Amino acid sequence: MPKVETFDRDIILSQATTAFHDLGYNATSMQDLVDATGLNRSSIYNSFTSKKNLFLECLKFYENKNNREISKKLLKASNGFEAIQHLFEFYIYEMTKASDDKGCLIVNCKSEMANHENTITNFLTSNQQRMLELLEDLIFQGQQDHSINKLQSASAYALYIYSSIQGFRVTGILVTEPSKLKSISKTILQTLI
Amino acid sequence: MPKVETFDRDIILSQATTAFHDLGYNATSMQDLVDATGLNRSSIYNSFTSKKNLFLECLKFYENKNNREISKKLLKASNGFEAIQHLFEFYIYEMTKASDDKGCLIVNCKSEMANHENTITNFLTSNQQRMLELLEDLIFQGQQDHSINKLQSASAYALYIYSSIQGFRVTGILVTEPSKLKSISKTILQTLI
DNA sequence: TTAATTTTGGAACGTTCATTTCAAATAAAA
DNA sequence: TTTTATTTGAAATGAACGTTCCAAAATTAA
Repeated sequence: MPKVETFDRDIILSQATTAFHDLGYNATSMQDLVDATGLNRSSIYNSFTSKKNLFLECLKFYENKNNREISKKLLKASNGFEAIQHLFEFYIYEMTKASDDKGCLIVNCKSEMANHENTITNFLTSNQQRMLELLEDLIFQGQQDHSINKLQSASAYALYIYSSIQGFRVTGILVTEPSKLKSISKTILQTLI
Repeated sequence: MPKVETFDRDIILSQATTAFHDLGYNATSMQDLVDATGLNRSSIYNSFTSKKNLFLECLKFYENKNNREISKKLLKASNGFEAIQHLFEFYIYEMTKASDDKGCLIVNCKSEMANHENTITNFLTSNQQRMLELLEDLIFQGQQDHSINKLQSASAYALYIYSSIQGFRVTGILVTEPSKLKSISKTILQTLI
């Protein structure tokens, strides 16, 4: 019977994700990924088919990891507005924990290669869809519990928050002072109350 | 005496900028730039030193072109708030004039290569500085003429609008419906009145 | 222990990369 | 027309790219 895969797939994905996150897709070479994972070239190709496919799996890995952490944060919210607030606190935490922020892997990927590769564009589109649905749910909930105003529809606010988050993550690449990040977050959220 | 440069530098820069804008820095090859400009390889190196330096000149070219068009738009504003509003109208026009938006060259560049190359990071930092100063001026003016509220300082609002614009440009890569873009813009601006 | 199946290591694949080289063509001032 | 400086064309540079190949090592069920 077969020799079984010896490495921990999640650890490898985590290491590859770090490499892609540091340099972006195009600037990350296969040699960088070999170095980052400690795996042999052929093992990478055996297990992940190609650089492009490995990147796609890293995107999914990154999304899942973020989703899990966000879910934990959201449990602490006592109303819709607080949920959105916790979301921004999560991003601020992510952005300030390293001295030089690399931005969001998914936002960076959209900037670098949306509409170039179909598989990547498909991922980005469905990621956007999932994000918008989550936000709309939270905002709708907030409008029900009166923590968020009803000046605009939940879907309109969801799109606004989604766009704001992307800008927030890009801004954080060169603006690192926590006070400034908190100020931006506060202003974004002001609209909802 | 010397043979003089025969090509129009601005046309060449415009063509190279389009190439870089379409594919991003790393995915654009020197061959792509030769094809886009119609110039010979050695002429490009003679006149622009290196791919990196050509890209830097393209960034400046792109910034200047945008600044000129924005200035024209701003002249039509009768108060501070309208100026910011015209700014967003300019971006919506930019985003919807092509069927598939490539985003903002400068925002994309920040995502792809901030904190990788010093010369690029320096450009991005001073571009951010210039943008923030412009926005702060417009908002301060709006607060003087009572078209913008004083709930927060002009510099805090400038940072918020700056971050919002970046998000707006990233969002426009996959969200193309003008109605949605107008809705986002409207919500962003709502904060100021 | 043997047989079956997979992962490994490391070299090699052909391509493409940014950049350089240099002789030939060019054009304006002398 | 000659001189001088520059651009141009086309080929060549060596390094790096993503990917493939295959024999050797590894592992587990039989």
